[in-house]
Amino acid sequence: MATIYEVAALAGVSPATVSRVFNGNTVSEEKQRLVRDAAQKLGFTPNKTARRLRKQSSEVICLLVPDIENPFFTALARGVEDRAQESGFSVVLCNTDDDPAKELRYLQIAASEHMAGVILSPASDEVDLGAIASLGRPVVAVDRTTPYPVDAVKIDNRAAGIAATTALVEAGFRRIACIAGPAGIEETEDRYLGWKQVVSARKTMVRDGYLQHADFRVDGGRAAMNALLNLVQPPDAVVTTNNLMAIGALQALHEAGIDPEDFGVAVLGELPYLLPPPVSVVQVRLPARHLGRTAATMLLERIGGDTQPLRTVVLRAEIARPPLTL
Amino acid sequence: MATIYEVAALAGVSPATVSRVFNGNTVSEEKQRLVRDAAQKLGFTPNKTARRLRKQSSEVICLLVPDIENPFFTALARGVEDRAQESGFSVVLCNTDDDPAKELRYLQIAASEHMAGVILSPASDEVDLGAIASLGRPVVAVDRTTPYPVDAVKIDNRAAGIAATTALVEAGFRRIACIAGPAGIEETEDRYLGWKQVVSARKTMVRDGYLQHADFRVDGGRAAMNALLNLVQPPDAVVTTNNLMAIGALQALHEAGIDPEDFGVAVLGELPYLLPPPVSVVQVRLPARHLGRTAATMLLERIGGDTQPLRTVVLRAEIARPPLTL
DNA sequence: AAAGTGCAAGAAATCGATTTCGTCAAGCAC
DNA sequence: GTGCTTGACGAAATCGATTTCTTGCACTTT
Repeated sequence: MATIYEVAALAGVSPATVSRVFNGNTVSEEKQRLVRDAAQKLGFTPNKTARRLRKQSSEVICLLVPDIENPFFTALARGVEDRAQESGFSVVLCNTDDDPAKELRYLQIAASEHMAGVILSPASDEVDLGAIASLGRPVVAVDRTTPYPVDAVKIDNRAAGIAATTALVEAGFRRIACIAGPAGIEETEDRYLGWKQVVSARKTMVRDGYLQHADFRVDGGRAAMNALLNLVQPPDAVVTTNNLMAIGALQALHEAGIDPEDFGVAVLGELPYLLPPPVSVVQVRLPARHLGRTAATMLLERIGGDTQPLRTVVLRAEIARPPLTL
Repeated sequence: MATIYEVAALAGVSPATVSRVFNGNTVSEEKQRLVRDAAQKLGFTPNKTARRLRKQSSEVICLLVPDIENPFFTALARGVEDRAQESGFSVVLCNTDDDPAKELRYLQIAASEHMAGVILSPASDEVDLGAIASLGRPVVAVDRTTPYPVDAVKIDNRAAGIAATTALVEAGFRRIACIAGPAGIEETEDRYLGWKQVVSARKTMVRDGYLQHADFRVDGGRAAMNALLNLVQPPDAVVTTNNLMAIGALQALHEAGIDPEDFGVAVLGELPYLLPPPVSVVQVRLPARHLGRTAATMLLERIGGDTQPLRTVVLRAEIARPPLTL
C-alpha cells in the first residue's frame, strides 16, 4: 500500500499537492498529470483510516435492524445498501434482536467508528441516541419512530390495517379477529387500530377476545391463533400485524385441520414464497426495499449538509390479492 | 467525545499511561484507579479510528455474499455476526450480486479500511484476492471455494446431492430429473454430480434431457421445470440444487396443475416457511448458520495469529423429511 | 559504596491523510 | 515602478491513539 508520501516523492511534489489532486483543489495541469502518473505506477489507494481520523467522518453508514432473518428487514437492508452504494458508501449491518443493550452497544460503536450516520429501527422507545446526536451525526428512524427529533420513514400502518380488514369484510367475513404485536409498539399498534376502526364501525362485529397480543415471531402467532380457535365463538377470519405471526397463524390453522378456503387471513407484510397461495389470504405489501432506499436517501442528504426541518415520510402500502403472482 | 489527553490531564498522568491502562500494560494500582475514575467521569471511549491508524488493523470483518435476500445467505450472515459479536468484532455485510466488479470494489474497500479479515462466497473463480492478501489479512471462503490458498468452509455437496436423490428413489420415484445451477460453479456442480451418481447406478433411470441448467434464481427454476414438463416423457420427480430454483419449480408444477402428491421434489437447501408442506417434498437442510459461525471462528483464529496449515472444513447436510416441523 | 538491574511512567515519534498558514511569483492598476 | 491581489504549492500542524525511547528511582549484588 503506497502512501501519499511515496507518490509525492515519485512525482517530485509535496504530499499536500498529492492530496489536493485527489480532492479537487487548485493544482496545475502539469502537476496533476505528474501526480496521477505516479499514483498509477504505485497503485496508490488513499488510506481511508487516516483520512477518517483527519476528517472526523467516513463513508460508512450504520444500519440497525431487530432481525436480519426477517425477510422484511432483509429487503429493507437491501434498499439501503443499493442506495448507499450509488453514493460510494458502505453499510454496516447490525442485529439488535430487539435488545436495547445490544442496540446501545452498536450505537456507541457507530460513534467511535466515526460512521457518517445511522439508520435504525429502534428496539425500544428509550433508545439512547445521545452519543451520535452529540457528534452531530444524522439519524433516520425507519419503520418505527422514536421520541428523539430525527427524520423518519414509515409506513401508513393505520391505513394498511384498514385496507387489510376491509378486504376481509368485502370477502364476506364477519367475525374478524386481530393478532397484534406487543402492546405499546407504535408500528403494530397503528395497524391494530386500523382493524379496530373498521370493526367498530359495525356493531355486530365487535366481540370479546378477538384481540390477541403476541410477540413478533412465528410461535407467538401460532399461540395466538390457537387461543382464538378455542373461543366459544371462534372468528372466521384474522388480521395479523406482521408477516411472521401470519405464518404462525397459518400453521395453527393447518394443524387444526381448517380448510384455508373457509378462513380468511389478512397479512400486514409479505409471506415469503408461499406456495400454493391459499385463496383466502390477503397480503398488504409493505414496501420494505423502498423504505430502505428512502431512508438512505434522506440520510445521505443530511450527511451532505442538508439542514431542512425534520421530515417524516409516510409510505403507503399496497394491497395484493390472490392469486398471488410470485 | 473525550480524548485520551483530557483523561490524562484530569487524572494527572501522561497520555501514554492512559493508553497503558486500557491495554493491559504495567501501571501501578494507584494510577490505574486515577485513570479509570477520570475516564468514567468524562465518559471516555477510545477513538477507534486513531487506534486503527496506529495499529494498522481494526476489529471489523467484511462479509461478501452474492445475495443477502436469499435466506441461505441471511442465515449464514447471522452465524458470522453472532460469532463476531462474541469477540467484539463488527461485521460489514456486502452484496456482490455475483458481480465480479462489485466484489473487487468491496475487496479494495476492505483493504483500505484496514478491516481485520474477509469472509467471502466468491462470485467467480477469478476473484482477485491480491489486495488483501498482500496486506497479510486472512481470508476464509465460505460455501464456495477459490483457487487462492485460503481457508474454506463448505458443505459436502456431493453427499447432499446423493442424499436428496436417494430419498426420491426410496419414495418410489423412477424418472428423476435434476435442475442444476450454472455450469462451472463448483458448489452446485457437486450437487448435480451426486444426483448423477445415483441415477447412473441404475441404467433404466438415465434419460436424455433430464439435466437442466439454470441460474440460481426463482425464474430460472421455473423455466427449467417447464422445460422438463414439456419433454416427451416428463420426469416424475426432480432434484433442485438450490432453494430458490426449487421454489420456481414448485411454482411451475402448481401452474401446470400437477398435484404435488404425484410429483417428487427434493431440495438442496431450505424452503422458507413453506405452508402447507407438500407431502412429496424432501429437503436437505444446509447448515447455513453453522457454516457462517464456523467461517467466523476460523477467521478469528487467523486474526489472532494462528499459523497452522490451510484448512478446508466440510460440513455435512442433514435430510429433513415431511411432515416438516416448522 | 559503586555498579548493575528492573520497572513505572513521561516525552516524543509514529500511523497517513487533510488543512492551515505562509511564501513566492505572476498579473494588474495607477 | 510601486503596491496590491491572486493562485500554486511547500512546510508544518493536526486528528487521537499506540509504542519506542528515555529518565529517574528503588533495590540488589559484590
